[in-house]
Amino acid sequence: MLEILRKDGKKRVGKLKTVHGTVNTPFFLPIATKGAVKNLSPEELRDLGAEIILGNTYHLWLRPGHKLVEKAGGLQRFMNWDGPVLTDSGGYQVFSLAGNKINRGNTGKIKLSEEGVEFSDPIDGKKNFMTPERSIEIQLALGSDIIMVLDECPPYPCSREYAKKSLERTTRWAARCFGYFHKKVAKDKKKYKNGRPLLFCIIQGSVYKNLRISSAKQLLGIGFSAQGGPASGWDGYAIGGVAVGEPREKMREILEWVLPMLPENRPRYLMGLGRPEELVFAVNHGVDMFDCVIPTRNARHASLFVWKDKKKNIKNKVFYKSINITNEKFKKDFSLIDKACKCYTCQKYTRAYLRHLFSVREPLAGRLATIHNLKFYQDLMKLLQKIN
RNA sequence: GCGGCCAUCGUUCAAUGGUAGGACUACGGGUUGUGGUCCCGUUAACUUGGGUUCAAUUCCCAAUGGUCGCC
Repeated sequence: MLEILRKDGKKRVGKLKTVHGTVNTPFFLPIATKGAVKNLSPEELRDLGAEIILGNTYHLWLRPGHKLVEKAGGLQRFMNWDGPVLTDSGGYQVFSLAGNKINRGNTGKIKLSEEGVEFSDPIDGKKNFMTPERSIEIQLALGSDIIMVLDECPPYPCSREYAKKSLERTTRWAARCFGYFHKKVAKDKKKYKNGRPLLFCIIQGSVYKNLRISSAKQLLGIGFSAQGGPASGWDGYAIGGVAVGEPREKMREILEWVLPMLPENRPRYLMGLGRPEELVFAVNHGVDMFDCVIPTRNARHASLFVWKDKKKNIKNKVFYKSINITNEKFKKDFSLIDKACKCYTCQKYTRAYLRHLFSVREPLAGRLATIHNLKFYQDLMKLLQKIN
């Protein structure tokens, strides 16, 4: 349940309660695929203002294994993160390991069937079979606070026929996840006596209006028709299958089609997004949660977000720019990265020094850049949590 | 001193009697539910002087520089 504190048009500001703590919405999840945000310690993440992070079911299942993480006391204790964790179901890997253009050069093979999906481990080539039930089982073992259903994220472009077939299977998988999740949670009353994890479904349907609407309708039907248990619908609704290469205008349309259909008091999660201006747009249309590799990956590749002015006025059409710190023009630039930023990097290090670190490939480069970019995103979310 | 081998982007290594290619560097761009320090693009070279040939970076001679061996 999302506690909505204030509203401004479609925009909502509130709090989301999870087993490992309450999170202010709207929020951004830094990505810790394999149990670590690349380059950062959990303490540093906390200092940047992060309240919740994302881990990945598929990766943690393969290494070190969900049983081991469970034995360690859950992912939070294993990695020394004392806040909530959302786990992605492994559904995205159906897409990202299939050799599409977003993930170039990947030679991984997958086999999709009604039962589930077969992946080959990109490291040792071993075959692994993921099903909706297994995904839930793994996420429960990991100690996840927010569990995602296994879905298929179809590529773009995608025919209407395939998108329909795919979304319908995603719906059937969601129903299986729902049933299995509530059965397991009901069974282990002791473990969940202080609250259970949240379970989110994922709306698909590619760029087709009637398919998106039908996906949402089908999923809205599942929660309430399930038998027994404490079920009362989904704990949250995710919009998946966006930012996979479709025209930018489409993402906006999809939000406009789907968001009005969703219950007010449940969080909405736009998966995999996005650029700063996309987050602003989506929050203003009623989205509460985001995750994206952009701030962390771009940081490792020397691309930094810089506020346009000290006031950080996100109402401005262009409120930031992104700079490539390896550009020659920064060679003798002894100014700080971003005067408007209060992060550790921006307090202490010059552009010229950071450029140097990147050009000689010192690991500190990626660290300092990651600290800054994540701080930029967290500051952006803080601004979005304000209502004037 | 004598003999052999070599000389090509900034570096390193190819190929070729007719438009000289890669890797690294440099420069610029990209990255949207993360395997990856990743991906894409641009700039950039035939040591010099003769000779053979329609045409030489390529074949021949010499110079210069380098390298290996011998004295």
